[in-house]
Amino acid sequence: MNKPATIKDIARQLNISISTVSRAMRNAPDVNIETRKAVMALSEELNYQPNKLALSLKQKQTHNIGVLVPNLDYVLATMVKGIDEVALEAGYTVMVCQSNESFGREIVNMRRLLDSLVDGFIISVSSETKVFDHFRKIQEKQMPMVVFDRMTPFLQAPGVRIDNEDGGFQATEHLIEQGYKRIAILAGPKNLGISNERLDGYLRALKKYKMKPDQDLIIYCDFNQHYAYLATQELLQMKKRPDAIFTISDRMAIGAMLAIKEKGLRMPQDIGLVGFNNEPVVSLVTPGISSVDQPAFELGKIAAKLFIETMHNESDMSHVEEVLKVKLIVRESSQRIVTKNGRTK
Amino acid sequence: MNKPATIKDIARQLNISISTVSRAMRNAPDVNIETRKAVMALSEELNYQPNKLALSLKQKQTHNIGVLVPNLDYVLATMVKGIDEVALEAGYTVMVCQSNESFGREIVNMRRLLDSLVDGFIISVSSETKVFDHFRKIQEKQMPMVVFDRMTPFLQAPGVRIDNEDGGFQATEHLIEQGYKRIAILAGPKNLGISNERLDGYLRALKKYKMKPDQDLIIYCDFNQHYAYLATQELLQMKKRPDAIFTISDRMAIGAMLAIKEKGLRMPQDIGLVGFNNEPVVSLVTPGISSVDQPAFELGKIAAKLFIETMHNESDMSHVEEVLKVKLIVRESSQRIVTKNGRTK
DNA sequence: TTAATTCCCGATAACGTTACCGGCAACGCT
DNA sequence: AGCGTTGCCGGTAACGTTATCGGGAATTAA
Repeated sequence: MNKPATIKDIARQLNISISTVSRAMRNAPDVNIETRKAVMALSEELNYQPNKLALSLKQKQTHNIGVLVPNLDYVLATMVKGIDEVALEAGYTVMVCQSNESFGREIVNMRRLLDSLVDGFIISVSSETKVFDHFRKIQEKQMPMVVFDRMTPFLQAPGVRIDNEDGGFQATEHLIEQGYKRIAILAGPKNLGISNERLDGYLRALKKYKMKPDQDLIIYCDFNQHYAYLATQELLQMKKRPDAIFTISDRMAIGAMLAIKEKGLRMPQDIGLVGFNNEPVVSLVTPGISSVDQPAFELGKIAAKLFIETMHNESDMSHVEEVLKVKLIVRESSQRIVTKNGRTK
Repeated sequence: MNKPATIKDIARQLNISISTVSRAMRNAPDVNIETRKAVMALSEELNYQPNKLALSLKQKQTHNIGVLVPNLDYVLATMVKGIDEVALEAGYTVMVCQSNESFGREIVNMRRLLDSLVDGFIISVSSETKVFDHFRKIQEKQMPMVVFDRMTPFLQAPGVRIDNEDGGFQATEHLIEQGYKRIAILAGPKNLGISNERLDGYLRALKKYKMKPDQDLIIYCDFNQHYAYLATQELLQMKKRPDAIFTISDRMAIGAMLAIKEKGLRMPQDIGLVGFNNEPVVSLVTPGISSVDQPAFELGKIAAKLFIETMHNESDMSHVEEVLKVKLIVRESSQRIVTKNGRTK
C-alpha cells in the first residue's frame, strides 16, 4: 500500500490486459459487464486513483485553468470566487497566481503555467503591464484566453468587464446634481484601461452639463491609498480647490477621505466624495462613502463561462466582450440635497 | 511552428540522439561544449519549452504546492501572498483552492489536487471541518503537509500559528486596565482551535485580576459579521449588559460596532470594543477599533519554509510548531484612560 | 605497442495512460 | 456450409522526458 496502485496492478491481479482495465474504468464499450464489475471492485479495494499527469500527457490537456491576477484584494478575490464556482462545476481546477501588480512576476507566473500545466488562461492584467508580448505566446500556442475586469485593446481575446464609462458618468452626474461645481477626479495609472474609461465617463458627464473640464482637477496617480492621500492633499491646497472628488477606486477614496478629514473639511457640506467598487469598507466609515457598485462575483462567473465556451467552441470568439451594468450607491459623503425620505430625487 | 517543439525535434534537426539533447539541456556532464552550444542555440530558436507533465510523470514530483484555504479574506490573502513569495523563490508553483468554509468543497479540492497534481499541501482548515479523515489520505501517501493559522490537534503535522492565547490575554487585560468590569467575548465556532485559544487567553486575564467569568458573557457564534451583529444586539439587551466586548475577529468587531452604534451607545465611554487581526478597516471606522495585530505575511512565509524543509528533510517534523507573537494595537474604541501623550500607561 | 583511462554519445526502458488495430470466438443469416 | 456481424479482448505505439548502461574513439600511461 506504499506505492499508489496503477492500472497495471489491476490488470495483473485480474489476469487481464491493461487495455481492458482502461476501457472498463472509463465506461468505454467493448467490455463485458462481469469484467467491468471485477475491475471496479478491485480498483475500489486498491484505492486506485488515475494518474492525472499521465492522462494529461497523453491527451494534451490538463483540465486546469490558469488564473492570473494582479492581487487578491476584495474585488478580485470575489471575482476569483466566481471563476472558481463555475470552473469547478465544469470539471476544471483553477490555479490562481498573483503578480503583486508586478510586470516581472506576471511573466514568471505565466511561463510557469504555460509549460503544459494549464489548458488556458483567465487574466486580469497587472497595472504595471504596458507590453503584452508575453500574452501573445498564449495565443501562439492556440490556447484559450479570456480577459476580465482589466482589459486591454492590445489583446484580441474574449472578455468580460463592467461598464466603467457609465460608472464614471453616474458618479460625476450625481455630484453635479448635488450642486458641486469643481469636481476633481483621481484617475488611476494612465495606461490602465479601466482608469481611462472611468475618466471618459467623467468627461461625458461634465460635457452634458456644459461644464468645462479643468486639467488641474484631473490627477493621474498610482492605484493605491497612500498616493490618493497625497494627491488629495495637493488638491486641497489649490487656490481654487475642488468641492468634490471622484476617485476611481474605493481604496483611493479612503486615502482621499483621510486627507479631507485631516484638513478639517466636512463631507458632504464642504466637499463631496464618490468612490468605485462599493467595497464593504465604504459603508463602515463615517461618513459613508458613495460608490459605484459592480457585480464582481457575477463577473467572475461569466469569465469562467466564456473560457469554457472558448474551449469547446471552434469558432473565433475574440470579438466577444460582455459588459456588465454598474449602479451608483449614494451615501452621506456626497449627498447634500436630502429629500423627505432621505434619498436624492 | 504549430506544435510546440520537443526534445526530439531538436535531436532530429541536429542529427544527434535525444539523450544527448536531454543531457545538454540540463547541463549534465558527458556532453561536448560544441554540441551543447548547438543544442542551446536551436532550442532558443525553436522556442523550446520542456514539458513539465512528462518530467513530473517521470520523476514523480510536480514542484507544485497545493494551498487549501477556507476563503480569501484579507488575512488569508496576505498569508497566501507570503506563501507565494517563498514558494516561487524555491521553484514551486502554488495552486490556491478556496473551500468557502465548506467541508464538502474542501474535500473535493483536496482530492483534485491529490491526483498527482501537487507534491504536498499547505492547509488552513475550514471552520466547518470537524472530521479530518480526508487529510489522513495525504499522510498515507507520505506527502508533505503543513498546517497554518488554523491548526488542529487532530492532525499530526508541522505548522505555524500565532499566539492566539496571548492575543486573547492582551486584549482582555487591556480592557480590564481601562476599568471595564463586565467584559463579554464573542468567540467563534466551538470546534475552531483559534476560537478556543483566544477564549483561553480571555479567561486567563480574568483570572489574573480575580474576575469571575460569566457564562452569559461568553457567546459562541459563527465567524461572520452578521451573526456578531445579532449576538451583540442580544448582549446589549441584557439587564446587566456588558461594558466591553472582545471579538475574536475584526469582521465580528465590525458587526458588534454596528449594533452598538444602533443602540446609541458611545465607545469607549459606554462600552469598550477590541477586535482581532488588525485589518486595515479597523483604523478607518469611527471610532477606530483596537485590535490584536498578527504578522500574517510573515506567517505565510514561514509556512512555505516549513513545507520546503519537510520536503527536503527525511526526519519527522510533525512535532514542529512555530508560534508567532502578536501585539495589541490600541485605538479609540477601548481607550478610556488617556495619558498626556495620548497613550495608555 | 598495448593497456588503461577519459570523453562523448546512442539505444533502450520506463513513468501511467489511452488510441488504434487486429483477432478470435460465437452468433445470426442466407 | 459459408459468410458477415457482433462482442470482447490483447498487443503495441505513443505522449515527452530522464536514467542506466554499454560502447566506440581518442587520449594518456606503461
